[in-house]
Amino acid sequence: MSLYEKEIVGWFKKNQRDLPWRKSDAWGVLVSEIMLQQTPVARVLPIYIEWMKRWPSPKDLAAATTSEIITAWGRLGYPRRALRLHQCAKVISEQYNNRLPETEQELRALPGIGEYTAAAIVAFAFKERSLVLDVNIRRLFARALDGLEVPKPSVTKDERKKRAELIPARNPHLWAAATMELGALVCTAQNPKCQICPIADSCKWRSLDFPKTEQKKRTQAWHGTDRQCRGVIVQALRENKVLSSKDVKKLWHLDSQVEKALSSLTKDGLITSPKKNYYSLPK
DNA sequence: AACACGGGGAA
DNA sequence: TTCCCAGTGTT
Repeated sequence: MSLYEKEIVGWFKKNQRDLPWRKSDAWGVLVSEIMLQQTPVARVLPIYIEWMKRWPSPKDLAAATTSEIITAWGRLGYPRRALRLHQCAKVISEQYNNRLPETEQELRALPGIGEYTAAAIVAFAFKERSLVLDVNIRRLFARALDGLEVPKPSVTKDERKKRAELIPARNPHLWAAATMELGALVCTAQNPKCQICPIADSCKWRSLDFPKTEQKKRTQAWHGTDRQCRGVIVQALRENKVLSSKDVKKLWHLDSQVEKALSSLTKDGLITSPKKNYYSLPK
């Protein structure tokens, strides 16, 4: 019996959220994972529902235009993820007969699928053993096992080894889902709910009286950033089929930053210039 | 290892 | 205002 398995999986079976991607097919799991990269569940939910209704399989999404996809993505943020999901759909429909590959190695080779997402798909879509380490799981074990408020900035070799040892032989996918859910709902970044935590009694961080970790983070500013500028332009193009260079510059106070954003958005494939000094979402 | 990449809601 | 969020790809 894996350490904590009974407590955490037991807790999960009683307290898990009813989320649509938990009863979808493998493609639905992949779509949800891409959307959930850096975007909270509450904001993904409505977009995900509509997305899967409109494009139920990789083949369906592959047939959509880039413009349709960026528009449907709405304000989930990081719209390059939408492009990668589109590319993913094309590869899966053309090279994998519209079915997801089932190995981490093949999944990792798909656009937008990194270490975390490949492991998550193996666990959640195929119910196989994999090492799922997202921010919630990493925080949960940093606290419970290491007595640290927050995990290291990036995953270490030692962390992979130690966390892999915890995965139970039986129902490893439940372990992944349960630890993630516990981290997301109970062992939260701020104000963890230790009163209802199934492993509070053995939590090292709690036994040490919650020592703070020195965080030398410098919050990335948002107002006035290149990202905000890009976001304003893409949103305007969702609402207007075409914009002139002059129109785009009305959206932002600094022309030089608009130039830079138009250049980077074009390079990313998020926008295109159908003719000189005009911009639109790509076909 | 560091950086770029969106956006909204909660504290 | 500050912090957070089911990370990935590039340099």
